Amino acid sequence: HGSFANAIKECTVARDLIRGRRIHSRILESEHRGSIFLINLLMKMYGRCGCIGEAQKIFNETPEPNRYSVSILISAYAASGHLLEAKEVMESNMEHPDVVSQTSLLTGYIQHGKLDAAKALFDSMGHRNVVSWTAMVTGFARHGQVKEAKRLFDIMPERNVISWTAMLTALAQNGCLEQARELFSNMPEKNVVSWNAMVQAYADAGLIDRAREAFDSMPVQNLASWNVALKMYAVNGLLEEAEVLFEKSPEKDTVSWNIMVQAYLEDDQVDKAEETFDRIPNPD
RNA sequence: GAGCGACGAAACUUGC
Repeated sequence: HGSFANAIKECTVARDLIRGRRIHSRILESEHRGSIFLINLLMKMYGRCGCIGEAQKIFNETPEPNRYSVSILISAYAASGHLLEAKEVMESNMEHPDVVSQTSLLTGYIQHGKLDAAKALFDSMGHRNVVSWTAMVTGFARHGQVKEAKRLFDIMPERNVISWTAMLTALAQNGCLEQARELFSNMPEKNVVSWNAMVQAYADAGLIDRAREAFDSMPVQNLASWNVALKMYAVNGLLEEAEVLFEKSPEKDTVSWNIMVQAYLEDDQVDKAEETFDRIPNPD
């Protein structure tokens, strides 16, 4: 049972639909076929792989869905932009929607350009938590309303490192680099994502030296950190520096490879681009 | 009767 669960989770992360389906059939042949826990994981997996119809089908065929089942379905619809369906699932299955489901829908609205709907939902929510507040901060920022984002950030009852990083990005992406820098230095807690966001902010502003300085002083780096630096070098005419960084980077993902191939192409080095493309390892 | 309980929502990087 536990190994089925882990296997499905892996497929969800990797968006491996083929393997996911295989595991699904093996579950159906096993004694665990009725486990609502596994059913929920399968719904999540299908949703993440873009097969919302499958998720809905499993949901329909489940005799006793629980609150997670409903929530997962809402999330799948919302994340894929099926906002009416998400709302409909929520309204027809929940008398009093929980904060997680509402926040899924809220995020769906934001990611698909419906800021007004997001605001209305946020205002109507009986309970909000740090996640819903942070989602709304991001929502205003993505729609260019950085002042409103800041206003919300300042009045939210509780902030965590994700909220702080969201606000940092909100400022940076709306041309307030100095405020972003100040916020960064005042953050009570930073993680690798916060650092990446700060490096990215400098990179976007064309402040290569500042970005490099921040990059070099990061306590911990991850793949995204390296990719931010790669891209920065590539778009600022420093392809050689990108090359050096790329060759010495401990690991590479699809994003890293894409950045390099694209960088060569935009520099009219078609041969190098092809060569790099051919070096991309096959996924297992 | 109460509490807890694996599975659901928010922040950073390429392209779409």
